[in-house]
Amino acid sequence: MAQPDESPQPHPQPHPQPRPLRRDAERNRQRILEAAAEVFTTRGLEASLDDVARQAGVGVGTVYRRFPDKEALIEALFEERIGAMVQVAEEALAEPDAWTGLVTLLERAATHMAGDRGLRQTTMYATYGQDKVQRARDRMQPVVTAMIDRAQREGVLRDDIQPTDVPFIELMLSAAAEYAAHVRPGIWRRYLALIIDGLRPSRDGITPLPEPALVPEEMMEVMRRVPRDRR
Amino acid sequence: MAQPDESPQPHPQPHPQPRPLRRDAERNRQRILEAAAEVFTTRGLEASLDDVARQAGVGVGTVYRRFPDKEALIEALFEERIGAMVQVAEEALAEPDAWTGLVTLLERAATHMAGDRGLRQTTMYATYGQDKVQRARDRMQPVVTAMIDRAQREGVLRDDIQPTDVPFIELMLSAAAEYAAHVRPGIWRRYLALIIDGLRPSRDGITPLPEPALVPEEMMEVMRRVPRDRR
DNA sequence: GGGAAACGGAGGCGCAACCTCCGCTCTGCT
DNA sequence: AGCAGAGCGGAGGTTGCGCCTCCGTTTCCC
Repeated sequence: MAQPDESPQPHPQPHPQPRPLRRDAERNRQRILEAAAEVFTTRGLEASLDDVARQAGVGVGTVYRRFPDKEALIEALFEERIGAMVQVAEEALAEPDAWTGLVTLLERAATHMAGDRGLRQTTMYATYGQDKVQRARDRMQPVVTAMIDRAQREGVLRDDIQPTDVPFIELMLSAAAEYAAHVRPGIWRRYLALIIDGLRPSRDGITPLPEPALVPEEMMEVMRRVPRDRR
Repeated sequence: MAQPDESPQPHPQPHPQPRPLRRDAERNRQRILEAAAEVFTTRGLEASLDDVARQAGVGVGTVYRRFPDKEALIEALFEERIGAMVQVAEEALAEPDAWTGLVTLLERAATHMAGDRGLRQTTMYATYGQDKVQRARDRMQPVVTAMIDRAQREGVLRDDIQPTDVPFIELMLSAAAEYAAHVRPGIWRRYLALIIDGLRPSRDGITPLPEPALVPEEMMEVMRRVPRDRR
């Protein structure tokens, strides 16, 4: 019996293995990704693909030949970055000291978010790439919960903090970062320090948190809403 | 000599005293203002005047007959509310206890801002009504500065807080409020409480604020920038 | 009753984003 | 070297939206 099928495509696959691009096409694809990174990071997802094309030095047609639509390009770009956020959380959990781990998590997550308007939009609002973002959140949540539990068990974090407080803190810091981006992009560190001091466990003069945290289902509901633009 | 001029308009005035409107016109003017309040408060300044007209139950033409353009309507609406913010600050300064006064200021300002998307946009970004907003800020600033100085002199507020921190705190709380508006509009109180605990004067374990506050000139510069829409 | 004031909303204008199309260019295989 | 066809650019079609105007009709008030 001769091997019946040694051709490069034994079975029709779900992703039919795209044949390699011609060299110029591949070069342009890279340029487009770099340009999109630049544009979406600094100006947010509401930037147009015409902007991306201009930044890349190619025609719009070339962008659309490579990425069927805007969403595909955005997913290609941010998948990796969202993964990086999850990794940050996992590394923070590996930190032996609970308090240090938590602070590291908040600080490093904010570092990613503060400089990247597109990432803020993809993670905080379910506008593009819902599936992948959702999967990332599903991996994130237990890690954050574990971090908080551990810190509270060790008595270094106030008792009334909940996992859903973390995205809110990141949101607030992002808002500050975005607001001052063109004057003092690092200002969020100031407010992170303030918040961190507020996270310390109870002592004299502490204000009990007057409003319960969102439960995870509420958090889902919040994120489902679109902000004001796109889709 | 008969009095040369007893007519209702002795001199051409800067505001030439608009003659009273016909009854139906006045009624519609009120409806428009109410509708605009509703629409701009909940959906923000990017709502269209067509939306306002629909909400008011009048034609767009009627809106434009009464208010020369969108900016005029917005100014008419928010002048009073911006004034209310200044008044909040002044009342807080009148409070005998420095710490209570500061907390009251933060809490009441956030109460105004959190429920009012249009007010957030007018105060935080110089998109509409720049003059009036600027004047309000000029009145606000010394009051806030006085509040902070007093609290620090009395030793109830950490030393490294600056006047420009107040708008940033309000911005962050507003971001949280807007984000969760449709699920838990009051969630900002939770994060205000957290921040307030972080404002307490130094003690063990406090993180020195790692980044200096913006100086007032930087704050001006920040507010001059437009966010992403309108103008 | 009549003249002025006010009304409504269709539609002009301008803009901006997404995406398509087609005549030309470039690559890489033979 | 030549050629088939993959790839390219970017003008422009399409859509959608917001601001604002215009004018035939309605309402008010004297």
